[in-house]
Amino acid sequence: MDPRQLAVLRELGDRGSVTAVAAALFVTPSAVSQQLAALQRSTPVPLTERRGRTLVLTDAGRALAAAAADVATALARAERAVDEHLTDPRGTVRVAAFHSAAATLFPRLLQAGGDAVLELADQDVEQARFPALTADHDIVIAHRPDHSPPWPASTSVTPLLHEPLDVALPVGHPLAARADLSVADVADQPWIAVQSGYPLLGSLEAIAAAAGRPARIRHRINDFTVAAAVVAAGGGIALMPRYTAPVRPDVVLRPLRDLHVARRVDALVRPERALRSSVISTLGVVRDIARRLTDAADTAVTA
Amino acid sequence: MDPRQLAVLRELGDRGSVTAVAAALFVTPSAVSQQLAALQRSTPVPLTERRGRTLVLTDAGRALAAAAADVATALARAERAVDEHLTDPRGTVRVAAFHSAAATLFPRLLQAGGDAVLELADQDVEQARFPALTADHDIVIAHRPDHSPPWPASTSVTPLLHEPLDVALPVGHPLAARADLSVADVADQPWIAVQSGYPLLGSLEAIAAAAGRPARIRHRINDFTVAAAVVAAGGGIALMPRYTAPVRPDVVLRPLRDLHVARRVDALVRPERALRSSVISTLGVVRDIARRLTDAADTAVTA
DNA sequence: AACGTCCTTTTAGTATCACTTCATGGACCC
DNA sequence: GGGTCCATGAAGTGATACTAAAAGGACGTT
Repeated sequence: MDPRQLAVLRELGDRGSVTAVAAALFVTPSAVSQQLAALQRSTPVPLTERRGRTLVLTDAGRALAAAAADVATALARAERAVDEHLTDPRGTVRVAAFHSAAATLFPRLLQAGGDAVLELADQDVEQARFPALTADHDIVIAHRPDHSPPWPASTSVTPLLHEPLDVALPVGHPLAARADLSVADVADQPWIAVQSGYPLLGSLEAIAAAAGRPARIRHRINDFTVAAAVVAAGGGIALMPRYTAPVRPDVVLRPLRDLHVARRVDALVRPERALRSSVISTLGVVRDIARRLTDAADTAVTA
Repeated sequence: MDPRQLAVLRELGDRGSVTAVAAALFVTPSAVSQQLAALQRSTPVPLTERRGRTLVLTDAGRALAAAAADVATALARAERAVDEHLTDPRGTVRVAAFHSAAATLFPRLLQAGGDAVLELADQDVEQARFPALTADHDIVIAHRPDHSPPWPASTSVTPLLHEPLDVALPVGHPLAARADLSVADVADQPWIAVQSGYPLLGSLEAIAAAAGRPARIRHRINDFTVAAAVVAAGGGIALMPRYTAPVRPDVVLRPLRDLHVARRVDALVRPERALRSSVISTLGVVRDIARRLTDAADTAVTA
């Protein structure tokens, strides 16, 4: 069953003559006649009959023409299917974020609502593997240290946070009494670092480089909540992001005075996914949440 | 939007690789790849993406594939549309009959029921125009005198009645006292005939030919009910069909002894219409009604 | 690290098919 | 009985979907 032949048949039902159909479809009457003949070849009963000098549909022809209308509408819907997928504000948006960002952003994202249906996932992976996550998630919230190689050009990047990394100390620690710290202060401290390949490691290496000697890495803990607990227990000091670190009464953050260490938190989206309006709006919500997060923290510091 | 391309896309969603799709559709992977490329050309967003060494659908591709399923079902329905039209027992059947047959058959046909939806119409036309009525009616109940040219071969003919034509006389008429009549008895009577071209005229001409002299035609009345009333009023005698003539207490029918005049009542159906099961079953009902009509009349005569 | 396998894509060539043009055959109207 | 309109057939042309063959990547193995 060829949709074009069906369309010709339907048109014949509406217009009542081969010539009129030909005019409507911008072809010659001969073409229409041949299409009808081809359609007839695949049908055991006559679909058309001559009425005077014009050609009209038989009952069977009308039955088939009615089915042809359904075919045409289904095709039209297919034509629009991609566009509707792009513009549907209630579409499903899959968001992935590394642990600490997930802990901070996901609750606020769910509260902010929006029309999109959200599928959230936490994904803590090595820095190089963040872009690959965009295969399975519409929005990937990733992080990397300042001065590390930028995300590949194949992904669309939306900056969310530019977050200083402070030194986390237990409240009783001698350095905790100071307002800020220098590289020399922390260079020889026992450190709690992250697993090899994970983003914050680069920042710690920058500190070691500035100090001129390797850092004394005691533990390797990726999860900030766990790391903070180990800091509180006196297991060492650690780098922690200023805005998204877990808040504990027995751990304080102190900025580094003489070395700029910070990380960037970005939303990675494949360019084609960024065409979906539900993705765009969700991305906007995430960006707003991040902005408020920065503002609130800066206000608190200033106050 | 080409349904074949859509089918390939859908198949890719189900099977997950170009090679599998090619195997399912009995073509080479190259053909599949080219069809997908062609479909992609008409779409602004990627429909497929490489996952490892196979090709999978993107979200947009899945959206389009879902629409493609609807297209496929619509096409399948179109494929079956004609067949369903043929086999639907509840289809509409349009029946036309000349006046006297309509008066006799239509009430019985409606009572007999059947699943078909009936559209009844009375059509009294000249003999030659009965076949043309099959253009507008599925079943045309027509009549013609014996020995008249048969119906054209393009129509399928179902004999319903072979009905003798008797002479209708008013009860007080001298000839009404006899059990049967001869041509000589009636040749010189004043006749009530039908309009020129209508079937029963041929039978009256046969009587005139047998008598060797033209009939004395006083009136020309097509409707038997009207003709019977005129006979009763003494306006003349008339030929009337034995089974379907209107019954009046003041009119009697007497057979002709020495000349066989009769008419055939047939159901005319176009061969392609005779494929519809609703038409077939209705035709069967009509034939049964006609058979019972003949049996009942013959029994009454014998008794 | 190199190789082989599997999958996809590209290129070139071929066959099919829908179209146009031109010509023919009915049907209707004066 | 021409003249007109309509539908259809034959021949030729262009687009296109296919196959075959080769090339390019990704993965697993040795």
